[in-house]
Amino acid sequence: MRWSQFFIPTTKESPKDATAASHILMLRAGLIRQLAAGIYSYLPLGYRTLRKVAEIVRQEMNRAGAVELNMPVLQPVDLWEQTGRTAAMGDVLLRLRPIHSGDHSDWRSHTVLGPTHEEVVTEIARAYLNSYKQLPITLYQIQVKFRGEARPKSGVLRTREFLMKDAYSFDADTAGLDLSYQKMYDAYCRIFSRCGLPYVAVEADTGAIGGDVSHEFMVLTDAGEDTVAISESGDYAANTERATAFFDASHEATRPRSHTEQEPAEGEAPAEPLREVHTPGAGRVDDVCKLLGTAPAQMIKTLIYTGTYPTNPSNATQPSNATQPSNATQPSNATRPSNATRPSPDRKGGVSSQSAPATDIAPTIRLVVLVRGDHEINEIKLRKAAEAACGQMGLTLELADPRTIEGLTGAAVGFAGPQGLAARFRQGDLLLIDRDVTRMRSAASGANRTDYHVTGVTPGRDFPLETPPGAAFVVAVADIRMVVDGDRSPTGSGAPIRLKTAIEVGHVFKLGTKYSQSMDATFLTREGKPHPFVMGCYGIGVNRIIAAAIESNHDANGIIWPLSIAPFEVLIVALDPKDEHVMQTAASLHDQLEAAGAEALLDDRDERAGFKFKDADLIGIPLRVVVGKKSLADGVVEFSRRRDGEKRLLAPAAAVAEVLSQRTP
RNA sequence: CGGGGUGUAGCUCAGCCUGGUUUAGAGCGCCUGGUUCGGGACCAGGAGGUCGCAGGUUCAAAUCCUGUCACCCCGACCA
Repeated sequence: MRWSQFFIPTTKESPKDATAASHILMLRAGLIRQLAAGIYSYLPLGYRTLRKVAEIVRQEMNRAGAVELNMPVLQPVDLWEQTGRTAAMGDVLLRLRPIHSGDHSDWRSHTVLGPTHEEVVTEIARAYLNSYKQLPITLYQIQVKFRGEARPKSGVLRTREFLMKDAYSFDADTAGLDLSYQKMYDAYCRIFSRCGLPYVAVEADTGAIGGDVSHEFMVLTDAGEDTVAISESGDYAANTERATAFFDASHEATRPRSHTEQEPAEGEAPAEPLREVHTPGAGRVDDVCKLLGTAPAQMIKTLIYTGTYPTNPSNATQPSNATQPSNATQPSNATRPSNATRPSPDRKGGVSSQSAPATDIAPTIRLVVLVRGDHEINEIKLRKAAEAACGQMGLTLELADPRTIEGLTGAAVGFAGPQGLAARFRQGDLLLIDRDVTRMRSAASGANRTDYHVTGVTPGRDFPLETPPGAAFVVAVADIRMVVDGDRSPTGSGAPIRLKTAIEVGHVFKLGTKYSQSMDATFLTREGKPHPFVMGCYGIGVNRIIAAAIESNHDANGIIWPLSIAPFEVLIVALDPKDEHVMQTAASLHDQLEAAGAEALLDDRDERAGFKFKDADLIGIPLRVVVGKKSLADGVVEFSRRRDGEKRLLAPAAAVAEVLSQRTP
């Protein structure tokens, strides 16, 4: 390919608000062009790389035995109702608008742009996979996806339209799923290695997609939006959404000595007595520490949440300002009784009204949450712990408003403490205690009196660690905090955990029967009994691979493509294109390399040398041959690699041989 | 969704606060001619803008006001 006949709109400048290296370089190198927020065109150079990445993915998926198909972008919303994910996806699900608003007879009213394809693929499985003999099978596609991202950012890292490889495995049982999962996991490792990505696989939360086991494939770079916890010895790696720190459960030093929060076991406690201290205006941990002369690790942070159960999972009655479109109103198939397999045709939430018996009693509860002053609450863990504690799924948590807090604690926001609070609990309220808090003695906390704190707070004595017999509220101890840098690996190795930001390029899930059950997708077992498919799903963000590859392969001058995904493998720069000898030699090199199967780009533009070198560095083609008048007079050309820039003078024929040997190591 | 910011030439931006000497500017890029020619050259000339859109105030609006749309940033949210 000749540069002069191709289309590579490079620029010297980039928008000020592009901060991620990959974003800046993709714009400057002419790989992409933004059309709207989170919507990009792939220009010829960028598209070549996109196709190369997709091809690597395809090869490895095929190698792993997966079978490619293509599913529609346009999907009937009815399918999403069957799995309850219209509500779960919320605004992320893009819907078509009817021509006349409110016209339900218009097909557009019932059609969405697919953000993922679990429902569609399960529908296919339901139709055609009837027997255990057809299992296992993994289907995949490489296809555009649409999501109503509230805030696209960082160029191609977070967009409303993107290319994704999504695969779905169908097995007869969980043992089969384990195998299918492992195959995909291994394929992912090969894919990311081949793409030149320094990746790490971490344990992950399953989020709205559901399922139990999940791993994310992460590329460590500051441009990422995720934070992962990785132990220094490498024996533990997890997304901080899920990461947990070492906790020595054998320590029984501070088990509760009293079940009744009102009566501390006197005489038995060597801990200091409670003492109130005037701390005017100090509502934040740091301020209080200064006043009390203590450290955040010696404080108990008391946060009040309100929890709401799903009263109606259809979108009809959602409060307009209910900021949680996520899993809030997802009907929990797990807890639904025997009608689970019946698809719900109704759009008014009739099914779900049967699923939450406690709903009528307490649609809203209050949660008092305790963590150490130097720890932060992990709301994902918190929600799971809360759901476990009250036996209700689909809980929505929000930090309580000041009125609720004052009503519960009798003090202004910032002065809440656990001691004595239990007496103020209502039916259904929760006291959730981070397990690290149970190890504290004589801690400081709010006094439940404005402008006062207390010292000497001791778990078990001053507040209960278990639900007192006959109490209307529930007390639970759990791991509900974010890990912090320096925590120890939960494996017990003692290795310190470090937190790093990362780009998620792939995600694998064990779904189990979540979708097959709710969609009634079954096969017949050897015994002739219907059984729901045991499913897994596996995603790769193709565009993100490109961004991640650039993040981890660039320098001050531009991109340094890994050979495997470079838009071209070799760039021949004709320095004096008007010089016939130079141009002939360069063209001949280019033709020979192409004939040998190499992807060659010939810079035949009539530009100054410096200009062309800058462009060459910017677009980052890994191999380079420079043909110039001077060196050609000596019968040589210059071979170099973008990565190290080391020049070697070679005869043209030798340069061809060198390039060809470099591309097949 | 909450908070903040920005819309002026293909790109990056100045001008706006304090309305009128601004015929709306600069740099980059583009076109023409010339000089250059191994790390984003120089000189001369030139093309290119409904100042996001719609109202309003005013003798007069890129500039002030209102509305609206778009984009960006922080947060919330997020397979």
